[in-house]
Formats: sequence, structure tokens, C-alpha cells
Amino acid sequence: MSNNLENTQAQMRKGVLEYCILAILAENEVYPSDIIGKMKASKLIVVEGTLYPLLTRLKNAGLLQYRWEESKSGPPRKYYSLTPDGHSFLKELHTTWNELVSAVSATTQNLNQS
Amino acid sequence: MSNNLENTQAQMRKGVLEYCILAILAENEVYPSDIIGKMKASKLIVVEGTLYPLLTRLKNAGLLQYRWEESKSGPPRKYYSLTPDGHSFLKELHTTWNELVSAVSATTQNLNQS
DNA sequence: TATTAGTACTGTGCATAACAAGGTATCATG
DNA sequence: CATGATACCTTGTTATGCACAGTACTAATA
Repeated sequence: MSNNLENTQAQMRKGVLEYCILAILAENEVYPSDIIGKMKASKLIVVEGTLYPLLTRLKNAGLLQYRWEESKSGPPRKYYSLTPDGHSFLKELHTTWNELVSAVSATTQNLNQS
Repeated sequence: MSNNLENTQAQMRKGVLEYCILAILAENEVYPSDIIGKMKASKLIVVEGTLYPLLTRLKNAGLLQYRWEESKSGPPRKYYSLTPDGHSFLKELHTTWNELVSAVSATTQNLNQS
């Protein structure tokens, strides 16, 4: 029912979603479809229904800002970028992620040896 | 409101909870309090209200089994261990985790350089 | 034999967040 | 003006971590 492999794998991805999206935005000013593309290129699937609410949450939290830009091939796009608070936040997530990787290594070390 | 640091950090931990618990069970036959202790030693907090339902889910999925053992200092304990299916599952999670770490590295590489 | 403390297992309800699915709006093309 | 492509947004469902409360067993003490 609930504990198939896909489910658990998805759970792992969820945990790093916010971190990865903030990291992408730290490098370039991009619009949502760009983010989806970049994530997919890194084998991290994310869909519109996940991304849009997440960007709104981060923006309301003061971590992101955006500006509209006209497009030649369709409706205008929202180009997002990090606020100063967003940069600080990302820096802390970076530390958190590194610590988590260490913690998981510690927990699974005997496995790794086999 | 919703997007403070603790929240996002907790989200990251959630993703690896199942993986770490299975990894611990792969090494030793332990009972829930042991797991909490081992996780805490690795800086991965997990509480009873999370762990017990999770163990039940994994057991119902056929990944875990347990046996009762009397204790000198209280009620009997449920000693958990992995089933063959559980071992296969864990092996796949191990691969998933390593791929995720690579994917995150790819996404955040410019950050790492700074 | 009550009472209390410590240990261990279990169940309920809430909040969060990812995702599927469907909808709206803009622009170019024929 | 109809169609297709692109882009943004919303709603409802579901899974799950966690706070909180409860139950059960053992040992020590009065």
C-alpha cells in the first residue's frame, strides 16, 4: 500500500527540494520552467503543482523576489531571485545538508563497508 | 509563519528517516528505544510518536519482523530485524541516497565553489 | 499490598506539503 | 478567429511527522 520504493525515494527528494531550488536561484535569475528544467537535468523531478506554491511560500517568507518580463513566445514570465534573507537562509541550508550527509554516513557506515 | 529554518531542516531529516532506521536494523537486532538512541547519537532526532507508527508501517509492508523479549527492568520489548525483502529494499535505498547526494551536488556545485 | 517511578508500547488528531488534475491568460500562426 | 504553445495559478487528495494522551508491565518502598 504505502511503503513501496517509489514512495520512499520521493520522500528523500522532498527533503532537498527547497534547498536545490534556492541554490538554483542563487546562481541565476530564472523563471519557473527554467527551474523545472534544471532540476530534471539533475535527475530531481519537480512538477508545476509543487513548484508554484513553493515559490509563493518562499516569496511570502521574504526569501525570494521576482520581476515580470515580457516574452517573445507567450505570456510574460516571473523571473525569481534571492533576497538578502534568502542568501543567508541558503547558507544555513548548505550547512544543514552537509551535516545531514555526515549523519547519514555515520548511521549507514557498516553498510557502506559491505 | 511556515518557512523558518527549523521547518526546512526537519523536512530534510524526514527524507532520510526510513533509510537510516532500516540501516540501523540491518546491523543489529534492536528495540525502538535503541533506535532513538542511535539516531540521536548521529544528530538525527526522532521521537516515539514518529518511530512507532513508522515501524508498524514497515512491518506491515513486509520489510521488518520482530520478536518479543522479556526485560528485567520493565515491560517486554519488541526486537526488530529486517526480512529478506527489507534487505533488498535497503540496498535500493542505498543506491537512491547516493544518487541523491550526487544530484544535489550537481545542483549546488557553484555554491560549493564559493 | 498499595503506591510510586521507570520503562515500553499504542492510538488519536492536527498541520504541513507534494502532487494530480483542471483552469485561466497571453501570444503567434494560418 | 480558431488553434497550439507557453506560462501561471488553484483546488482537492493523500501521506506522514509529531504532539499528546493513554495503557501495561516491573521493581522498589512504605
